[in-house]
Amino acid sequence: MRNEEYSGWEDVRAEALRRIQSRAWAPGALIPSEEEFARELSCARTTVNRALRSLAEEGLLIRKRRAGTRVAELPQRAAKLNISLVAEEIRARGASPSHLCILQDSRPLPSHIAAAMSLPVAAPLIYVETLHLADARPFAFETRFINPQSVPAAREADFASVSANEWLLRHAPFNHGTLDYSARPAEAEAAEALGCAPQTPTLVLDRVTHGPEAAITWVRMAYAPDYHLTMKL
Amino acid sequence: MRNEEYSGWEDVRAEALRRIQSRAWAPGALIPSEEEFARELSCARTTVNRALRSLAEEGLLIRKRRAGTRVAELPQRAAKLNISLVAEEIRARGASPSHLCILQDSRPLPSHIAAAMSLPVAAPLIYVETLHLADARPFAFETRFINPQSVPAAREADFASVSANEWLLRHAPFNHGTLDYSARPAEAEAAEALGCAPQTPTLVLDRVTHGPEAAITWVRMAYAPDYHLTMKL
DNA sequence: TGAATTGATATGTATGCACAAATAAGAAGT
DNA sequence: ACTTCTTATTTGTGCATACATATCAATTCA
Repeated sequence: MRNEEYSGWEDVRAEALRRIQSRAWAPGALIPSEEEFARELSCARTTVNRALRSLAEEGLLIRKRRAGTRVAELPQRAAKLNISLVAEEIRARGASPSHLCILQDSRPLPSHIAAAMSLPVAAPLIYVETLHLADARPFAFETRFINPQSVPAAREADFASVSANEWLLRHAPFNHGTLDYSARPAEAEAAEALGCAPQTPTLVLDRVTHGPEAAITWVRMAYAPDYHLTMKL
Repeated sequence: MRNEEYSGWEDVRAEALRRIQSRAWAPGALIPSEEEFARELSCARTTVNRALRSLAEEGLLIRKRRAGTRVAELPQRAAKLNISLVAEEIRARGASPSHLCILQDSRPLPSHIAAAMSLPVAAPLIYVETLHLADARPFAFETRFINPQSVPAAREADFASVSANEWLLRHAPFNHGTLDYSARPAEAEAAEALGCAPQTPTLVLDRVTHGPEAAITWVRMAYAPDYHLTMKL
């Protein structure tokens, strides 16, 4: 360990970050090559590589073979959104989660949802309505279609004890999916469940998740009017 | 290269992912140690480490020293949200971005915003109202406070040509910040700018960004009623 | 019995080396 | 001028090795 200060890749990363934020390395400018920087900090090139790769993954650096590494002109940092489980989200807010399975049956798919799921309208899907509560206060009203072709076991599932949300994550983890947030006036059913006036603006999340072959589920979460979706940047 | 199939860490990663998704490695179960797995695939432990680390970063694996690596019980994948620049967002939707700087002055900070920015109410901040357009149609109405303490150059800036959004990203990149989405009835001014009826539900984003010392800016974006925030999962 | 120590084990990381891959820039040929 | 080929440079990755670090588990000691 020749240099006490830059022994690990996280130290190298921190030093590079310092130079970026202090503008010692200007936006758009070429920074020293891995080899040079390694020599300067008396560490191995591998270590520098690890550090710079980490910064590149966060969008602060742009790296190209032969062309070198540049500081991103418009450092855009991505916010991470992790809301796969409503119950977790409620717990994270310091409240105690619970849910009521209001209704569970089987019905044909409305055409606009069929399109979102890339499924034919023909076969009926499992339909579930759930009210999520935080400390016994309405938190979100969930309407969901489940494709039994993708998850046969869902026919026999009982979503009163375990929410459909969690049940599906455990039994049919998805490969990919899409999220869609919008602001919409509360529909009659949702308004009643959430205890607010109809037409009250609510934040609505539509989520479709897909398994290896076909869509697993479509879900719409209508959040209570005071809901805020917050993220760190 | 003894084994054609598992030469690189991405191949190792793919194989591990296959075993997770096929449930050959059950949720919650311990998977082989790096050494074992490396032996099985005839590659170096470093390579396996790289692959498994990548899966762990995505939340599919839980790794602990001495305790080994387990498949996450509830594989939760995070959606990435990248909306630092309105203009980019509009372009990504296939439209042509433009903006109108409606008003630019200096005024005292409302107390609830002061709280969000962790600033005293006393000193007046720069205030800017902007309408963002996509193909000449209203896209979002922006109200913004800028802290001249953090960005002195903002006093002389002209936000008619370059939007405050982009100007700030170029001149005062932030260290961290918070995002807050909610659904709110359109306020009179926003409704007029967006060309919709007052009280129409709109998706509203409140964003605070901080520099190394103090807050840089607070901005509220009220999106047009047909706006959808979409992400991949 | 219970707390502290010790050892074993899996992951985390640093290093030197080699080679692969991408590509910018220059050289050569038309 | 224009295309094609070559070369050099930079990042990307693999491997063997060594040691660091966290932590589970057994053992020792009070």
